[in-house]
Amino acid sequence: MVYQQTFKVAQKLAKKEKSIRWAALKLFDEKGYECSSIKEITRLAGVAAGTFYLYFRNKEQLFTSLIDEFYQQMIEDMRCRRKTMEADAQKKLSFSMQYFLKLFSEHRKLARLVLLQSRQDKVHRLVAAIHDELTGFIREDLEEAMDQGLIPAQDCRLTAQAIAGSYNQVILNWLSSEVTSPVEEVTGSLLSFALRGAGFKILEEKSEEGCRF
Amino acid sequence: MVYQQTFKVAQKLAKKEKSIRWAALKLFDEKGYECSSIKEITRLAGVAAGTFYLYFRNKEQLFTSLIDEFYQQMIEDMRCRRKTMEADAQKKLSFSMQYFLKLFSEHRKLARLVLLQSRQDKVHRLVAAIHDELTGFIREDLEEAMDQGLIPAQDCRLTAQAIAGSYNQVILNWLSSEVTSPVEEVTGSLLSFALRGAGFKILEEKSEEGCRF
Amino acid sequence: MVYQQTFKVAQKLAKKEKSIRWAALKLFDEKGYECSSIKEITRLAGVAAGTFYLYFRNKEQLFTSLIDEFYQQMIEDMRCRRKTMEADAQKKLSFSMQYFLKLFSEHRKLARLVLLQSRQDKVHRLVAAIHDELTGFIREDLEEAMDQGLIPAQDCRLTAQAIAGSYNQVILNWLSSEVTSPVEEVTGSLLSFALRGAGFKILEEKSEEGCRF
Amino acid sequence: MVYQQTFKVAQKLAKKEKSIRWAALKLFDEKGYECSSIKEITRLAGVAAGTFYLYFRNKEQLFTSLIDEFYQQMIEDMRCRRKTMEADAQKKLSFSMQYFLKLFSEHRKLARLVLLQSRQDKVHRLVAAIHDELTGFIREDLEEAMDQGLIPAQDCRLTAQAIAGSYNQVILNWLSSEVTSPVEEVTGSLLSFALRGAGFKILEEKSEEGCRF
DNA sequence: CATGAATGAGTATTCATTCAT
DNA sequence: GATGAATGAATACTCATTCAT
Repeated sequence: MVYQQTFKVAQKLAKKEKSIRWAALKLFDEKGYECSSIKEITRLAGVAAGTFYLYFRNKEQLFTSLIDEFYQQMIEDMRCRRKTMEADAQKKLSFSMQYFLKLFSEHRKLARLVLLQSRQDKVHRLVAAIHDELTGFIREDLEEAMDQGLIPAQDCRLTAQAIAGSYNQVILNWLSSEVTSPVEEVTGSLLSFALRGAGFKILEEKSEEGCRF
Repeated sequence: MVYQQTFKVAQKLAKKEKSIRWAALKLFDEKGYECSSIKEITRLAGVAAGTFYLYFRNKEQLFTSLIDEFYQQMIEDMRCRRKTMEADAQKKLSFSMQYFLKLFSEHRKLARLVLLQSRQDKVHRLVAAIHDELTGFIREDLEEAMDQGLIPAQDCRLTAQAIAGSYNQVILNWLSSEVTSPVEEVTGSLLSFALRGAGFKILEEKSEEGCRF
Repeated sequence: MVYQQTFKVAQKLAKKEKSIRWAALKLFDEKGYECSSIKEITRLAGVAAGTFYLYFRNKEQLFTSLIDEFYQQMIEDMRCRRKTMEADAQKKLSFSMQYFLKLFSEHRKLARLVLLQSRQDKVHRLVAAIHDELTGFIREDLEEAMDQGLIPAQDCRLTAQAIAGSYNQVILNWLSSEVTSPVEEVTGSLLSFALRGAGFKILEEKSEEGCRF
Repeated sequence: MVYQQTFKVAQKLAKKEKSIRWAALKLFDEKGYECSSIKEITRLAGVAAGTFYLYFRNKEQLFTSLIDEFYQQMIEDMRCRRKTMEADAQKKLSFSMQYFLKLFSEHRKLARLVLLQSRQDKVHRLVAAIHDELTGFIREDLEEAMDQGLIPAQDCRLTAQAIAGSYNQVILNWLSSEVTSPVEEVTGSLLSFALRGAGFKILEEKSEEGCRF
């Protein structure tokens, strides 16, 4: 009985925190970090203003927490998969990018949050770090490919940035457009663009394989 | 004696407005639009708070004015040059992108302002319009190239977004890095990436010609 | 434990709202609506500036609320009494005017507020509506009296305005004078003036009956 | 020549001051004293903001000056006429009231200004004094009439207030109504109301004579 | 745990007034 | 005299955060 009670309480707790996260995500996405107030978030979450501070230290930490929940584990997951992957650089790159696309399309609001959040808000550092991390993956693959002579000599850091930028831009537009065309339509073209841009020789642009999550 | 707005006076006024613009640009760049207050801007500019409203209707109009000063004329200039240009699509594309890079590198803060501005701030519409306009140029060139068989069949809107995205990202990183390496270093690689990505066959990556402003 | 709004808490809240109302009434009365600032009101009420907005939407709504509290219910009450009254026009008129006087003398500040409020302030519409309503009552009685041949043919709208004007003026002066002579002294004379002015034949000016509230 | 120049200058001066007075009167009438800004007044007057302070010490003095220009001389004029008048109390009262009506109808804006201006604005003292003065005239006549047995014993101060109040109210409504019916229509009824109210026995309500200004 | 009333520093903006030209 | 740019205190209102209940 004691156990049950504890469990119930824990559930209720989790529920309250979750509803705050949900409300915050919705508002951050709609109005941006700076323009969303705690009061509005808590009202939308159906809790009192004071309750917020039981779960989060302040607005900034809530944002951090939102991003972390999604990204940190994603990055971890990705790092893991990549490590255990036996594939050439091109395949790895393709995998990473398709993995992103998949995730983003499944977490539209969070994705938009990261992609859109101004690097000028008080909160920008975290977002910047994530962008760097992801760009880092791409860069690693590019360097490997370059070492193997698969792509011409180039500044891989720059190319990685270019690829990341093109991804962000296209995905953002896709996420923001009301008409939600299937991701797959986008995936192929974007991948081709990135690989060609990096200098890979693409014989057949079939990229169905390697896309299993 | 009737008040005669002498040259001297006019100059003083212009100087004052300029100092406000300068202060605003600096703060917007450092802290973002939403987080910069009129008081701080005017303090940095060395004028009283009320003085601000002699030169600008409100904060939003100041932002608009800052952007317009730079972008509107740039777009106009660009549209003009492109019209009078006798060149194939690839050359035109190269020209446009190099033109951007040049301009951006000469107006670092303004460039950062446009590239970084959150699409969630109250002010985002203007910035979005500019992005669209610029992406439009790229798309036109791509479509022309596609019609001429220079690049494979593709969704030019998407490719244009990808190119714009890669540009923004790279330039932003370059603008934000303390070590200001010469633009030229960046130009070549980035251009190659974009052209290759779009599917152009690049025989020799020399792009010195056509880069005269 | 869930926050239980106890009776004690509710009482405290009510007290706080009341102290704001009291302070506002005092200041509006002394300096007028436009010249009373929220800061001053809250300082006088002994609460923080922000607290004001927990109880009122803004300054205008506070004013409206102050007036409404008093007038709306008064007008309603009056309409009700008059409806259930079996009396000739003169009695009804007498009753209405004495009723006013009684109320005004019991709510000096509120009465002054309504009588003095500039018709040019942003807030004048409400006050104007009340004046119209009250004048309307008088007019109805006059028209009834005219139909019954109790008073000579005349423009009842104009006479009603004249009566209302004389009332407002006299009451205002009485309210504003430091020496608070008993209302009754005023009542009789004023009523006689109005009735005679309208053309009633007054045999005996006794008006004791019908003055029970 | 010197004289002429001085004259011209004086004229120009007068013109500038006059245009400020005109603009102020218009704005005070439309938006009230508190809500009219110096800037707006000067803009409407077609002069610079600083110019205002060459002619008036501040906003308050401008108001005072506007009122004075009209009222003080009016009161003086009236006092004069009444002194040299050989007539009974009723005639004098009739004369005074018709005189007012005439003046008011010829200076609608100024009249509205005095009648409407809140006694709560910073400027109320002056207006109050004027009201008192005018009420004083009525009171004098009433006391004379009472002494002569023309009207029953009564509190003449109170009756004077009532009469003044009825006048103000009716005139204000007349001034404010868009449809400007002739004053004469109002004059007769209002006068009858006042005289009857005071207790005069009116045999014939003809009041044409004695209305020469 | 949960509440929501209370706070007061902060925001953009206005305005009467001054003063160098 | 006349100008209008400059000022800075004042305004209504917002908001993250605290704390007694």
